[in-house]
Amino acid sequence: MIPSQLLKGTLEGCVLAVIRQAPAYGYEIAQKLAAYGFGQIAEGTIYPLLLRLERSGAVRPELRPSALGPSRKYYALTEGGERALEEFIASYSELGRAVDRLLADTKKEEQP
Amino acid sequence: MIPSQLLKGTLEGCVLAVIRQAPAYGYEIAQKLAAYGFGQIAEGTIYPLLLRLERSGAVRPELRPSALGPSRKYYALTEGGERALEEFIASYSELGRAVDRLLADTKKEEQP
DNA sequence: CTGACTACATTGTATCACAAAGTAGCCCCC
DNA sequence: GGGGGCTACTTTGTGATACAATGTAGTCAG
Repeated sequence: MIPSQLLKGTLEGCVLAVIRQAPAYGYEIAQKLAAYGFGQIAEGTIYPLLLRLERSGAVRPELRPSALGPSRKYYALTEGGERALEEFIASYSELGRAVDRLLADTKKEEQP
Repeated sequence: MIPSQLLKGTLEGCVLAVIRQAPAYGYEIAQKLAAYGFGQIAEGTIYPLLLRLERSGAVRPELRPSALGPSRKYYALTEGGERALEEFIASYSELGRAVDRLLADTKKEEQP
């Protein structure tokens, strides 16, 4: 299990990445994230996040009726969303490199 | 610059890692993190974090006078802190693998 | 017509990074 | 000897965000 604090900030970029693969709706995004190994993301997390992305102009919603169940709200990435995704990837790898350097030094001290 | 939301949760584990290398005090930890590429961590971040770790039993404080400036509060890792660090490393790499899988799939769609 | 599954929305809560302000010791330099 | 600068810790308040809980509503199987 990944603690929720570690997901903070990461989740937003990952949702953008999923949407970039193909326009998707909330319920579907949560399932895809679970399949990628993020664990079961709560609905109370995914829908407010999508509304924030919509309000910030990173995604554009489009309602489509569903054959089974209620209508789905598909989200597509905008140009602003593309930029936000690129920035997320850059920040995340910068952080990853810093953590890797730190942990490499931390392990070395074990076996002198 | 790494956005502060991405640091959430990560910072706690990284502070444990720094302390594991050698007992350290707040001001020193912030400087080491900056050297590793985390950016300048605010004092309003580092000291409350250390107090939380102290209260949770992950670190043990020890006051030592300083030759230049006020006394320093050195923190050493406890057994509980070692376990917390191991759990952080496991969670962080689990998250990293999930993000890597997702981003790998996301890029592939670009060049069919 | 009851239950199960899909699908979206809203409200409230806990956690955490950070800014800001305060306190205090030591040093250098004019 | 007093002001400026650096070290060092503490406290208070704020904003962002993951999540639990709850509610609404559509479809379909039995």
